[in-house]
Amino acid sequence: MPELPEVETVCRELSNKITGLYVLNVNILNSKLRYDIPNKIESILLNKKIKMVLRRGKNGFIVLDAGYSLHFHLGMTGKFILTDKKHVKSKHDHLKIEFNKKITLIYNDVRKFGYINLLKKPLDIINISQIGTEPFLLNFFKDQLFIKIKKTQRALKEVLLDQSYICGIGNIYASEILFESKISPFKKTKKLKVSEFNKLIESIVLILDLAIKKGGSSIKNYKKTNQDLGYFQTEFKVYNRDGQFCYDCKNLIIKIKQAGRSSFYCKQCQK
DNA sequence: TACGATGTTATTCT
DNA sequence: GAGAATAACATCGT
Repeated sequence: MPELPEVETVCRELSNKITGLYVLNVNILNSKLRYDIPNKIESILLNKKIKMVLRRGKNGFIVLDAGYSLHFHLGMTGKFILTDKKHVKSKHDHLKIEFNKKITLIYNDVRKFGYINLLKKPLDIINISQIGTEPFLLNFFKDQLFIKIKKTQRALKEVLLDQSYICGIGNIYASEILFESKISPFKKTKKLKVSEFNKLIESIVLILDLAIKKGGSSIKNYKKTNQDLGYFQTEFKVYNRDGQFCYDCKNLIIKIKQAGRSSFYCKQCQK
């Protein structure tokens, strides 16, 4: 479920509900994720206060006292569940943190591609793995990004998925953004005109912003009911719509493979 | 029943 | 070094 808008939604909700709380109990239920959950968090987090929750790209950070942060990535299927009732353990639970005010936080991850790690210094947040520009700061870093994408031979769709250029865009929103900007997923970034590049940046901000507004509700819903509703899917214009009519030109949406991943686009609208 | 596909990304290859 | 393929895992649809 998680691209930037979903991670943002999760972080906002966590921020609203656990900021200011104290950790009373930590239980690693299944440490096996992309990286093992470090055992020491069971003792280190005890009695620490949650100061804030931040997002960078698709990464989240639960910031605690004494410079510690829990860095999490949701992978493909990672979910947080917040409850004020007794939690009934379910199949793919990995971590349980109990706070004061009877609040319990569970991390659940079916495919185990996500991870939870402990950072010891605040600055570690900034230094995570050569991460690229935040989409909502693109207007400030446009010029350097333009120079950077001129240096690669790769197709735009692949570059959008590469977190070291721009962070936070995943496979669904990449297709949506390309449709919005009317650029073909095959277009080499090297050949992008300034006008196309500007339109692309505009579309990135527009789509992600809209998704945060729309996506939030479905995820909240999910958390309360604990049923997997997935994305707010009704808004997609091309993703998963192969064989259906383009909303703009009525031609058929096509599905193709790029770098092992599906791309959806309209051949007529996107050049 | 079996196989391919699924929102991600680190690692291994050419 | 760049770019492409692969692997990690569980579930669902064809």
